[in-house]
Amino acid sequence: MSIAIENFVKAIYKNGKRDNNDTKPGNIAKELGISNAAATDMAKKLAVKDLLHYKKYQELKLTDKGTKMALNVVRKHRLWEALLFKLFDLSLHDIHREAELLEHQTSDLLANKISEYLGNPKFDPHGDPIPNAKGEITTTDTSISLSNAKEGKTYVISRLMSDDKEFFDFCAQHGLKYGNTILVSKQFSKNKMTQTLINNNTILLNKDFTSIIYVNEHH
Amino acid sequence: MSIAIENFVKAIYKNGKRDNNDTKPGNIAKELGISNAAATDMAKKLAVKDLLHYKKYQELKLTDKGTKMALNVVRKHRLWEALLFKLFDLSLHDIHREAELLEHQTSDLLANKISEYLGNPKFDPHGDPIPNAKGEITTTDTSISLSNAKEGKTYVISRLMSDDKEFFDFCAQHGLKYGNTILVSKQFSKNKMTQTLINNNTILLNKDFTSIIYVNEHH
DNA sequence: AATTAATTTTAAGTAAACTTAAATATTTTA
DNA sequence: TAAAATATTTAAGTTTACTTAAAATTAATT
Repeated sequence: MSIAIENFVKAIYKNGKRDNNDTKPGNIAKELGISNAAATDMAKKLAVKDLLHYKKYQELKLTDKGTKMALNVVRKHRLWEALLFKLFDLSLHDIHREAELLEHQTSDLLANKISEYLGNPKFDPHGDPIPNAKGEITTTDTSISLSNAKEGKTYVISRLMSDDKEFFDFCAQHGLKYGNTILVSKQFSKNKMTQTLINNNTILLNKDFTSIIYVNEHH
Repeated sequence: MSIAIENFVKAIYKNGKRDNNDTKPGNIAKELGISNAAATDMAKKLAVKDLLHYKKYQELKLTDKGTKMALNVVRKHRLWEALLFKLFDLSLHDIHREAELLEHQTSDLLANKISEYLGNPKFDPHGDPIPNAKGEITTTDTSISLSNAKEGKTYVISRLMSDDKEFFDFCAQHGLKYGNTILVSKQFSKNKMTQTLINNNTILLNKDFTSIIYVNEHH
């Protein structure tokens, strides 16, 4: 299967996992940087290949086969991130960018070798779970999105769920790093803004960011 | 530049380095598993991009720009081979196959990180030189092709210059491994057959094989 | 609920990287 | 060196993964 197909299936999988859960062609198109028309075209094509269910104007839903493919790509992506993170001094953003390419050129054999070398890790440096060779995911992730965090509570950042350079630059700048502790000082439920305290600095995060930053309660 | 272009330029580079030195479209096409027509097409296209010189019915000659690109791809290929060889328990053939894909999805930054991690090696597990970031190659390779070896002399295998699975399987089976010692017991100059002694086993190699097995004199 | 706005789909078209078949040129060899 | 064999080129066509523009449908808003 082609890189375009792998990326398409992966985008649906990831979008389906998010808050909004919008897997209509337009959303996938935006994610992949292609036109809506191209996304519709591809959706029809993949329906024929039994990778997804397609009904006009409806959400795209992966079949079992499509989900399996998405999980396989995600597995390779996260294994590469874990390996590159371990071996080289590169930023999480750089590592993500490399993994984004390598994931499509990696045999199952090599993926297994990488996993074995790393001691079969269950989470990548972003805190995201790494599916195993069968596509199974460890779901003991108790984290919640920062947009659902409670005022006055302290949390530990467990995932920075994004591929966007700007986002990672922003994170690096403000101490929003995997494992760091933050205090949610104020939560504006209406427009989903969140005011947090990190290293004694108060920062305001809008919904775009709070919905992709995941945290665990700090005990 | 696309994968197809990178592979095309690499094939010319490699063919130009070999005995025959035949870089006409047909030969490149054979190497890449595409039709002659496709190779001619591509050659014309790359001439426009100033990657090679094209004249009808003549050999294809890389420009400086083309050579640079080829060396960059070769560098990435060999760095991947060296890294995978070091980290994982995989056959040279498997490693070659993975590197063949990864080489096109590797940023210069990552290539440099791999090189640094490995201690900036000058040769890969095949014994082939690894160009540095500037495209310079260490040419202190004193090895000769087995077809030019002398009767009665002992040699150390320094390169197995191939991408072919069958060849590597044959090598593995007969102890033709990087670093192993062999005795050339008889050399048939006419048809270029070579009779060698490896681990007390006599084997006969034809020209196809002796021209791609490189050796250094054993002292 | 009706109109406007936004999205999705259809239709038509493009570029890259191929293919096969036929025409043309070059090599080989008898 | 002329004929036969081989290789290269041209021409026409295919597939994949897009594009833009217009038509159809759904969603939002007042």
